[in-house]
Amino acid sequence: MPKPETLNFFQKVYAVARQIPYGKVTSYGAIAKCLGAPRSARMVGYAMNGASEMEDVPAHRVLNRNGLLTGKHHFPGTHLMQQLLESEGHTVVEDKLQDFDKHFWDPVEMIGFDASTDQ
DNA sequence: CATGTGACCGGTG
DNA sequence: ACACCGGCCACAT
Repeated sequence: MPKPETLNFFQKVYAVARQIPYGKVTSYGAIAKCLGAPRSARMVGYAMNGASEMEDVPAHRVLNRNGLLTGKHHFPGTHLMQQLLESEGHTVVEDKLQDFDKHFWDPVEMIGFDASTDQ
């Protein structure tokens, strides 16, 4: 089992992802930035690896900065992730979300503080 | 303990 | 526009 601090990091990721409202999407970088680790977007994705089994965490609403469904391979089924997004009123073409920036949801705005110390 | 891998991001050429 | 590179943190072997 992971260390407590590690769980804390993961929990932070899950906590933010859980806040993603229906019909909205965000990126790994945005979440990472919100956690205070703007360069650790990879970890966010890694955390999402376990999140795919967590119904509390809508991992299908988390895409990369290009709006690509990079993590669809980790979802059960073939195009489940895409179908889920389309089901929420989005449009996905070739594993890419259309109007990504339009439906983009910034966690920082909800948290109300940018933990990014990257100056 | 060291090395490799990973659902990534941003900058530079 | 595309390709390459460095950085970041945690986990697996």
